[in-house]
Amino acid sequence: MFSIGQLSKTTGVKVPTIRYYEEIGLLPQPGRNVGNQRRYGQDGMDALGFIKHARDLGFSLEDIKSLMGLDGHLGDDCAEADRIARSQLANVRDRIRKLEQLASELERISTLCDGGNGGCCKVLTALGDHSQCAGDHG
Amino acid sequence: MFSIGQLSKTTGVKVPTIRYYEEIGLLPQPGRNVGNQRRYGQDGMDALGFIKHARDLGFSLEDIKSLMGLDGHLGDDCAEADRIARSQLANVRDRIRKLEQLASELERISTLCDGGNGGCCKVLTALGDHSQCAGDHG
DNA sequence: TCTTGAAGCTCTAGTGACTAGAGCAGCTAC
DNA sequence: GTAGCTGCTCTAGTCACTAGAGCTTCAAGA
Repeated sequence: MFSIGQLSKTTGVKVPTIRYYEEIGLLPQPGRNVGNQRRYGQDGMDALGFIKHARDLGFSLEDIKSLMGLDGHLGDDCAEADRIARSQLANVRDRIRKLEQLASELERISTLCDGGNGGCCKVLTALGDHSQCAGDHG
Repeated sequence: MFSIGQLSKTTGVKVPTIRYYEEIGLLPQPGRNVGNQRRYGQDGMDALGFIKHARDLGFSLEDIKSLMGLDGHLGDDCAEADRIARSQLANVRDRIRKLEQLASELERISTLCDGGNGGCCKVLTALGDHSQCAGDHG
């Protein structure tokens, strides 16, 4: 049996966050001891580990809810889990593409100024004027 | 003189968002006509264009507030504007690096499943177990 | 047994950057 | 005049937490 603090330390998820996950129905309500403190078993630990890992991979809590719902009848809805994972991958790839455009734009803007104070400020001008941009960010 | 709707159409910023920017003091309060409707001049249009472009480039409203404050004494604080732009660039590069790790991890997970329903579901298993991961995402 | 301090509890409210909706008033074109 | 679009203010909701108040419980040491 683990306390919420032990769970937190082991998984790296903060205590208020664990309580929040419980509140929104993502984590099942654990049992309580006589003093009304939460006591978790290995299943609680595993569930939180799953959530943590999926969050680190960028899945939304909504996605994770679907994935965990599926977990009850594993293998059955493998197609659905796969679909969610693939859509998340597409999502990540899209974000990378957009961020790369941003980076090159910011790079261009940054090179306009040498950081001196000689009244150069093309940085601000460039920020104000999209028409100077090469790409189609945003 | 532009109405809020015209401003919105021209800049691509939604009407409630424009009002929100005004509320938090990012956009100066425009004049009103007799019917209490907002009326903007070219300066309002330019300011909103600046905000839109900077938002598209991923700057926070807090950053934009600093940049616009600087705009009053342009050239003077070029170093500060440059600093903010460069820090934003570093930020974006860092996000790209992290997302690339995520993508490769998701790719690995996705290949575990062919999308069939033959009880394979290694996708869910992989999501639950960080130790299977190659990289150090998150 | 008592005390101390860490850890736990519930509840409310705040974050950033909007978004949605209610219930009105004004504006424009026919 | 009237229809319907646009505008107004205000409140509340979104996501994924985070912070704080004010209390109780637990574990370890004296």
